[in-house]
Amino acid sequence: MQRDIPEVVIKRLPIYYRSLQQMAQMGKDVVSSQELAKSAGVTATQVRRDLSYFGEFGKQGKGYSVELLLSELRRILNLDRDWDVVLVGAGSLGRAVTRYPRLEQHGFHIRHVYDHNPNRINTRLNGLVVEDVSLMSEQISREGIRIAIIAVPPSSAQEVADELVRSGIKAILNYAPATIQVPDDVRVYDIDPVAAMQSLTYYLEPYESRRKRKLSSASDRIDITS
Amino acid sequence: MQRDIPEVVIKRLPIYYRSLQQMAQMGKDVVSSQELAKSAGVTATQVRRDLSYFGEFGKQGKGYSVELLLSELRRILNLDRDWDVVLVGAGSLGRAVTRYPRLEQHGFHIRHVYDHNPNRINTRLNGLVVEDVSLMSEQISREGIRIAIIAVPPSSAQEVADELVRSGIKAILNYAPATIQVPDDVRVYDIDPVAAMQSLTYYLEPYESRRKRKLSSASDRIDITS
DNA sequence: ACGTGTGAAGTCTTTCACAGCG
DNA sequence: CGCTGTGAAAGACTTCACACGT
Repeated sequence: MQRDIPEVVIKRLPIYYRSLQQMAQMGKDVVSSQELAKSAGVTATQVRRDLSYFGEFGKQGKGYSVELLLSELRRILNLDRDWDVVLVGAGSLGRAVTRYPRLEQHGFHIRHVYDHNPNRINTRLNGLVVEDVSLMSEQISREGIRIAIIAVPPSSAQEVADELVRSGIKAILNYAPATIQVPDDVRVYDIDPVAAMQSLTYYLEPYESRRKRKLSSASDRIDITS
Repeated sequence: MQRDIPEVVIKRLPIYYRSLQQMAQMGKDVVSSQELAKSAGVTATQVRRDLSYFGEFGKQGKGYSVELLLSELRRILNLDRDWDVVLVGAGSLGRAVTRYPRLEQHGFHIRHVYDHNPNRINTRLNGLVVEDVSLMSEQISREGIRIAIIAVPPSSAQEVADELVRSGIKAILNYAPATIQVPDDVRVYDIDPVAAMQSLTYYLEPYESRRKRKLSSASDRIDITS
């Protein structure tokens, strides 16, 4: 199995997978790179190039079999199996994660929820019991869990990450608004809604003129004062 | 003001901003590109290059003033002002968004929450009343709101996006696990935790040998059965 | 004809390496 | 001296354009 596929490609594959699942559900058998591209918001060449890193899955003049491509993407992304996950942090963010059903639906099973706060420990949470974070390391090692979700305040994110890494975690979904440092063999995916918003506002004009949406020359003579 | 700064640079600026805020809170006055890079998880050259798109903010031999850089980033990212936001979808995801205090703390005010489901309309939600989505378009236009958060099922994401765009929305934070098509002058930032997880599993070995973490020669003779 | 797979070209982004300033 | 800002080089990624198979 080849290494050194661009990371940006790996991030697009789940998007293709998502589009294909939707197509399969609508009964579509075959899809062209053009159609898949439109559905995934990229170019057709990009779809073909991305897939070509892994093999030749299409039929010339025809397109790609939706079922075949789904199965290849499952294999490439290691989605043929389910995955155990631990969640660190049972605050409002962590609780929201336990209530997000799509993770379970896609084979990501939250096996433990840890917190540090005695008021939260032993409370029930969507079928799970919040456990003391002091149990975390031993349980992760024993159960061979390799994926963690961090949902703690930024001030404790690094120490949590350190302990996760020591316990054998190799992939982290980080909701803490902080950059965490990990060894090269551990992957981190950061999700920070505030940072996302702040990159969006860059593209907005700073001052809006309220109640005055487009000042086209046609409306020059119209007074639009509220 | 210049256009055509790489998008990847724009996505890093909020991360620098976040690091700098933390430094300011710890009383740090001056920071080198090296230190900021470490804190943000990038290289020092990258920090300097990114900032150089916007001006010369550093002092040679010294570094960057934390306060100055924060203020420049606020200006660049249009964070000098607060922003009004609408949230579409009052399901569990939408409710989690209203309970996430960091948006408000960073000046993003959710002014309306819309839903389509009569059972949710008029319920209270963290100080907001869920409104009928049929009111959405008129309110967004009237109030000149330009940022929306989509938290609806994927099947309705596109039609919601279309209506948001017609109403004047220019930036969308999309939590729906679906790609939405918008005109060029509208920005979309997608957040899909399942897609994030699926890109992480690519890097994990597909089969784990439970209860046997590293088979180093040193521990060959030790029985590690629980 | 149609649509894939891919060399080659083009563009974008990162990194090197160092001049220059405080 | 230390650290910024930046040309130039390198590297990564995307797009063009078309040969080829069906």
